[in-house]
Amino acid sequence: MSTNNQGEGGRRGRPRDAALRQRILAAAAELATREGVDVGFDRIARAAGASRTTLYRWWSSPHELLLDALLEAVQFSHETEGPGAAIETLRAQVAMAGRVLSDPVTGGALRALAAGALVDEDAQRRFQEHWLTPRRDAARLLIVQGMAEGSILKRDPDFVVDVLFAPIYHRVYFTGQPVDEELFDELIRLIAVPGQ
Amino acid sequence: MSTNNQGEGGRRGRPRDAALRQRILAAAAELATREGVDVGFDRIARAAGASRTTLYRWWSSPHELLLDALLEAVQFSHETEGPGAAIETLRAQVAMAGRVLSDPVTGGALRALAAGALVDEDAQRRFQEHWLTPRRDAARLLIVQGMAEGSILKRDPDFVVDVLFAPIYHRVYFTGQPVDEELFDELIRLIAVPGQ
Amino acid sequence: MSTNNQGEGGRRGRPRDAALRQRILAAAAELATREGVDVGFDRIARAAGASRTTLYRWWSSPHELLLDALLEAVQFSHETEGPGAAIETLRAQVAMAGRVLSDPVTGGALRALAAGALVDEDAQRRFQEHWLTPRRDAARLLIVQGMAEGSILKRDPDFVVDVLFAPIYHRVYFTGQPVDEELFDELIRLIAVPGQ
Amino acid sequence: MSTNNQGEGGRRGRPRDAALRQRILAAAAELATREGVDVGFDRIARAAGASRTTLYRWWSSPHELLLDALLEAVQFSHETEGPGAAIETLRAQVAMAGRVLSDPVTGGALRALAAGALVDEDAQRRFQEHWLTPRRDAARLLIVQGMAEGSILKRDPDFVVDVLFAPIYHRVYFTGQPVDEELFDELIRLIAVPGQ
DNA sequence: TTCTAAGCGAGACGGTACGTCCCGTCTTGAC
DNA sequence: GTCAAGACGGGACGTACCGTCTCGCTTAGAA
Repeated sequence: MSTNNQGEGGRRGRPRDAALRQRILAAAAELATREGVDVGFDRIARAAGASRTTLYRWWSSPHELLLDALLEAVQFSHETEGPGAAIETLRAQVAMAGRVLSDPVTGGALRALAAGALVDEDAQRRFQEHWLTPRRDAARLLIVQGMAEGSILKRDPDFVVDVLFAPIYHRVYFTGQPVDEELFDELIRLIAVPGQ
Repeated sequence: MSTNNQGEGGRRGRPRDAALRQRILAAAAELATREGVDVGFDRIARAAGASRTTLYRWWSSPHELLLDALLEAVQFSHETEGPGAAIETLRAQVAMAGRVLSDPVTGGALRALAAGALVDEDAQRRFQEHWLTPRRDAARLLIVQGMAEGSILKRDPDFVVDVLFAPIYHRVYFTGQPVDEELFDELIRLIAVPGQ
Repeated sequence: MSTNNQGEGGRRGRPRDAALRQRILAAAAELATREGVDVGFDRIARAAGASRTTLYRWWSSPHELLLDALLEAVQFSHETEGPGAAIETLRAQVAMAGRVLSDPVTGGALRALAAGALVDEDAQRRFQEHWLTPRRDAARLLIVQGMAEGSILKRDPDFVVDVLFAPIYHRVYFTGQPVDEELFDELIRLIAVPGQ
Repeated sequence: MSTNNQGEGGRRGRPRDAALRQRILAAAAELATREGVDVGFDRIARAAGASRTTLYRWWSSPHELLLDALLEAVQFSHETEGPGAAIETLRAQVAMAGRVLSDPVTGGALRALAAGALVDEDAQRRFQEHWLTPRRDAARLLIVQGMAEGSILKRDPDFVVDVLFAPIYHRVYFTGQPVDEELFDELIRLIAVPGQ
């Protein structure tokens, strides 16, 4: 991960080129979407007009780079307090997941990240830590809240998270079935307490 | 896919070496599990004591080879008639999926196949056609039957298939959570008509 | 060194491309002369229209390659019997050394080989073994013979070899002074028994 | 070459760090001897505890730096007047050359300088101008003097210089033969008028 | 038997990407 | 003005696979 140690005060050497960093992240996401999932430093560097050496200086693998790119692109809001009831905010999260996975820009990067996670153990750990876990945690909070409110079936919260999100990943990554509002509705309906 | 054109009768030249084919399939599955997902013809050939040329003659990519290896390893039974009710047979199918995904031998190959599907479009098509679709079809049949019997909630059958199987793939491929009998029970319970 | 194991009988795989080998050797010598001493596999491969991989298959360093190229270019004759007296044949050898060192084709390769020998210990050993020693041995033979005949001063033969050849290398490699017939005459005159 | 523009008086900015310069020169010579001939600014800087920028400020190549280092290390005495006859002083010069070339400290640097001269034209010019020519001039003076005295054979003085020094370089750089008092004696004996 | 088609191993070849190392230039802050 | 720190582009390195190709040997049914 690109450790951004420019924090406090006057660093000594030549300062890092921020614009270049942006160009690299953008090029990586763009390539993952357009050219396909198998992105290497070589092509990213060429596309960004940067030197391969520079990429190696800041990231130890294309997977790390793509993760950075994705995280900056989505600007995940950790707010879990929606205006309405817990189950409504939860539906919004589910829908957001579907949209990010389907989006031409973020979707390509995410698919590459998932493929990397399947291939490499470190990549899987990174993918979990920086992408999956934060989102699962946010969802779990709402689920527990919904259970307390009586609007969500009382099950293992982690299991409920799986039921809500796994089908979305599955459709986008493997079956190619539609990911639309109807799906989100059905998912929520499945874990909601009936007759509410 | 290994076009097995030995069908009818006396072909002219030297007959294909069946034992060799088995060694290759076994080596491929074994490598995918032990060495990791990124298997190439080179290493498979070396591990099987075969020549790279021979692999290229019969398969056009490691993905195809692995698919062959997997399909022969699992011997999928297309029987949908179980001894009991539809929902019981369905649970057996869900459990079987979980076991195949977790099994050290078949699990490795499957993970490699999934990774390939994420990377390459052709691979995704193959993976669907030969692995996912047959299993989804079998499950859908039982689901429709269960709905008619009144034991399964009336929803879009394809949606129910996703709910039952996607969490399993998700746990094995991404989150690493346990895939056990309890999970299978919860999955079935979620789509079963309550108070049955 | 390119081990040419095509000797006896029917080898199994695809046979080595002899023409390609020649193109590579020629390109290497040509580059060493024209572009300068610092030749790498990269540029040789490009110049020869070959793949870098192929060069690595046959030689483990540009130094080895250049040595091969040189040895095939000069076709050193190990004959020490000249038509005339020993000292005459010796003079011919001295002159030949001067010509090979000054020649635009062989000279470039030799300069590169010498530079390599100065930098790397293995290269120095190779350079001695395949270039210097054979030529020194041939000269020493004549020198001993000349001493017996009474035409050459009685000194340590190795010392005489140095005196005859070192000035030539020195002029070509370091001082840039002329290497001509006059020099050869003076060298021979210096080690000849006077009044002969 | 390190342009030493500290000559007269009050320069404006921070004065050059003389101790640092010494550390750099020492580190360069030491590295050339210990690590091998292929020395770059990078390693020299690290070894001297200096910044690469500083090296680039004062020298335009490692070759120049090494030349500086060598010239300061040997403190060549341009005195040609020895206590005895010309030929004795000449022998002392020959012996000195042998010692400098064999010395672990100066020898490494010299070998690197020679290698550089073989590779690069500018380096060769520098090597001649600052190393070879001054020494050759001093020797030539003595040789001419010796010829007038009748103690040295009447030949082209430059040729005699070659005969005296080239074998030494040749042995150290290429053949690895011993460079000892016996060799010096033989060299002098060869160009001396016999029966003196 | 001989002929001929196919299977198979061995290995050459061009090509692409990899991760590393060093180079030379540059931009900054501190002294 | 000197120096250290460090970013950056660039080039070559040696390695690992990839996909294609040209061979020779083997196996078997067909002529």
